[in-house]
Amino acid sequence: MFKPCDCEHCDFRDVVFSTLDDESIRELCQFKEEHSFRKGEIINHEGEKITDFKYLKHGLVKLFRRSPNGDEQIITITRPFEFVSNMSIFSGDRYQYSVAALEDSTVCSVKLEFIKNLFLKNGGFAIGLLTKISKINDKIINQTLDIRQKNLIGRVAFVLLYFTKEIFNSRVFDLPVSRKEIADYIGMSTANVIRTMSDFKKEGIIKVFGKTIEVADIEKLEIISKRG
Amino acid sequence: MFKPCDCEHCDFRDVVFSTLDDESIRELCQFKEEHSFRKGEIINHEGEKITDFKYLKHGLVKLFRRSPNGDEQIITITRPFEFVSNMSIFSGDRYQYSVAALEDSTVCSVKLEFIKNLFLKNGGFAIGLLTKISKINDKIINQTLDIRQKNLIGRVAFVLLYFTKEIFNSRVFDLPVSRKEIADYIGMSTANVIRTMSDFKKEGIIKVFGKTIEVADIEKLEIISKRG
DNA sequence: CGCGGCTTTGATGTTCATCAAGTAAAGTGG
DNA sequence: CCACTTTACTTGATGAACATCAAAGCCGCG
Repeated sequence: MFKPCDCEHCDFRDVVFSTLDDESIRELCQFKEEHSFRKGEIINHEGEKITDFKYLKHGLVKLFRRSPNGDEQIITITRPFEFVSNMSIFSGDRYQYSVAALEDSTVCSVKLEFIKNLFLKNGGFAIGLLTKISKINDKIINQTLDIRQKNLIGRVAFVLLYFTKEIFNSRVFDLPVSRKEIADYIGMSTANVIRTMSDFKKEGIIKVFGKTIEVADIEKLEIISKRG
Repeated sequence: MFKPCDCEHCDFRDVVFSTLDDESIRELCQFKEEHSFRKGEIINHEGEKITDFKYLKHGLVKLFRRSPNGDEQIITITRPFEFVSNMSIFSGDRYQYSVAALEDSTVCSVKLEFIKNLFLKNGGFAIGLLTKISKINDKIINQTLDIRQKNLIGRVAFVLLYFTKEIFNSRVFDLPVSRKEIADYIGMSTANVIRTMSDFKKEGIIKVFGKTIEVADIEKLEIISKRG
């Protein structure tokens, strides 16, 4: 699973490693591993011991946990650069949440110890990483609160807009999740998610071809999401 | 609003400043200010510019935001040492959330620049603070997900248990929030929060004397909260 | 080609918000 | 300190929103 050392030109360098000089980057490169995950595979498992600092280089993942009742709750769905490892890496020694690949993904991982040593040597790096993690957390909390305050159709509209604008940046896309996963994301029943999407389809707001979705009337979707 | 310099023996020192030597602590002490807030006063206001790193030394606060529709959403209610400033201080230059005192509270504040300089000088401090912030965020996210997955009576039971166990550590306490605030916290209507509490009262699970609550049957409350 | 999982739709009942109207409590100004 | 005003609390009745259940269609995969 190793790859030639190309960290110096990695896109991720600008995201959290911008304060590292070339020497540190080369050192990082020796310690890092790159792993590929197929769609559906688990990247981190809730409860497992944390040994590495991981970041998504390519792909799409969902962050989720199992609720006390055993059903899945999706915390967020995210692309590279928005997602730095699993937040819980600094709060305890075990993962609080699971991460799974929704599309084929590649993940870079570095021993957590190495990152902590960088902290000691390079305060600028520490500030950068703290900023990044804070932003991600704020985004998750805001998203959760936004969803909570909407009704069913508002929530479905929100998810469709999220895929359109944040994830795919396109009005046509292949849904990377099942209907049930959407339900787990927005805290609704699967049947009602499907029903609402059928309604949107009947009203001409979206077009559905199997897993492929086309957002036909994005303005109306925005209105529904806001008013929801 | 200044106080004599006693930072060396402050309880908070163990929480995030444990890695600072006495000299840094004395320096911190010169820069810090201590402010008192009466019950009901706003400590931080959503949207305001962030200049200070603040931590709650004494009291009880709520962290909240105004939803797009204008109604209040309470993110969490917390005591000192669990709450380090407002999380958003590192993610942007303006507060994402407001903080208000639920009881008379005292807050210490230090210029954010001073903290950032400490980061550069002291990596251990950086790790410590990052750990603390991560834990707080994880707690908030977990709490939010826990609440989401419960029904009305489960949520009310959860809040009562939260006050009993986490906030007051006592089965008898004065509710520091209005019924409406509980509703804003758990995402329910005020009328139904009141109704549910009346039901608990009728069933002998709690006793209510004005603002004072006594949890009479904590086991039953636990069961309701879990099953909810 | 048949089995199992995901999806769809309808029917039904529960849960919960909303509205309304009344009561208690807490400020407020004279 | 009392009358007045306002805000918080309470309860019931009603309807809307949503979950659940059930049955059937679809699709991929062995």
